[in-house]
Amino acid sequence: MGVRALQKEKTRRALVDAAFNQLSAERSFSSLSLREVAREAGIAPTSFYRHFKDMNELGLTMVDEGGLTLRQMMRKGRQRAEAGGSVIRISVDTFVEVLESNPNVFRILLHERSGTSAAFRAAVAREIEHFISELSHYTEATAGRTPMLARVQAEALVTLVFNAGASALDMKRADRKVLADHLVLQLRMVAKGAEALQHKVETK
Amino acid sequence: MGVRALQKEKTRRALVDAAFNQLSAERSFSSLSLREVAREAGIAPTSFYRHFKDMNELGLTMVDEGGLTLRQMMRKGRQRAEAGGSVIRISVDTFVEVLESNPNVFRILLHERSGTSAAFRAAVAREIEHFISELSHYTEATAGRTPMLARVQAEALVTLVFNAGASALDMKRADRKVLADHLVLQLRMVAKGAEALQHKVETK
DNA sequence: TTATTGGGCGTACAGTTGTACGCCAATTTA
DNA sequence: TAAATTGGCGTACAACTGTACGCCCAATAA
Repeated sequence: MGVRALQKEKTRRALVDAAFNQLSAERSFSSLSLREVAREAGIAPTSFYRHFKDMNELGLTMVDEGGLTLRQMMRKGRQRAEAGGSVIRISVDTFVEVLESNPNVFRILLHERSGTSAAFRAAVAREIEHFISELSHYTEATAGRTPMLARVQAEALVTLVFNAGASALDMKRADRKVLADHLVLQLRMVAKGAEALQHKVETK
Repeated sequence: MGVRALQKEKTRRALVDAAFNQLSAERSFSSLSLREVAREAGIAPTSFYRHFKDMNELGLTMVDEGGLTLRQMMRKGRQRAEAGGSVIRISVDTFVEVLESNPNVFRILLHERSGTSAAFRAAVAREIEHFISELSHYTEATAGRTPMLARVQAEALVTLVFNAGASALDMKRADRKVLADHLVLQLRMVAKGAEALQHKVETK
């Protein structure tokens, strides 16, 4: 890759990173202005256009990138689980770790999931769909669940996890522990309940 | 009440209604400007201050009002359930009805729950807490659940319902039916699972 | 070597925002 | 009746926004 393309990539990264860094509990992506991001990245406002058509395009890039990051980390966690131990417990712990090390990645997904741009909502939905689908297959395979029940169960699990993540963002470490315990209980409820419903169908 | 106070109340309502009416899938409260709301309400921008300190105060009013509306409607639904039939099914149906007749009330709660203002998040959390608490007591009383388990269970139920509501906002009627069915299944899973967990504790 | 490309910049402009200030007129109070 | 209160308005201003346009110059292509 030429010197030129390399420098371009570097600036592009600076923009993405600048945007991520400006996110916080008090600052959502949609509240960032093009000029702010450019300023933080150390380039002129008009230079922004050399990399993205508009802020929307930047945001979608961030969602995709964030979703990928999240999935990679969760996959690593699942590998850890295969070494033995409760899948649920280990997955929750992994999730909490991810949350703590990448709060802003999680923020943009969380916020734009119910945001005002249809494109954003669709992008986040796609990322979440990845999670549901992976989990659904996993449950089908290991618990012998009906495809339909597996799907509904996976949706419930992912919903509960994401939602807990949202609450966790505002908390301190101690409260997060309690939350994690509650979450584990809730996930177990769903798992047990799904099992019960399955038996009911089978014996009918 | 004097003529004066009456007129004031009327304008105040006009402001709140104007704000609610401007909400949509593409427009969140935080994206509304004071001037827009004033324009829609038919008053001068500066007159806004005769009624609210700033947009934040308007928003909090809307959250409180919206939460109240929601709770009242759900309570009516629960009364309907007492006449017989599945509590879960009837509650879900009620919820869907509420959603369809007051989408914007639901929107502001949903969006500001993960919004950028701590005050808003707290206000929404308070409203949701009402739901959880009511439901938790209900489950304790009718299913004889442990307070702690009842609480965790209620949290899960409310989370699932709210989340389904969020997805439903974007859908057409037919898809909403499917969603409602899934939701009912998920709620049953949690109920069954909670029961199972309770027995486990009791027989130990 | 010369010509082309393209990332970055500065200037410029029109639009929108929140809000300070002062006035008016009608209701309310004294 | 006279005085005080108050909801509503218009004007004004500084801050900020997105983005069109044209220039520069270093990397690349011919």
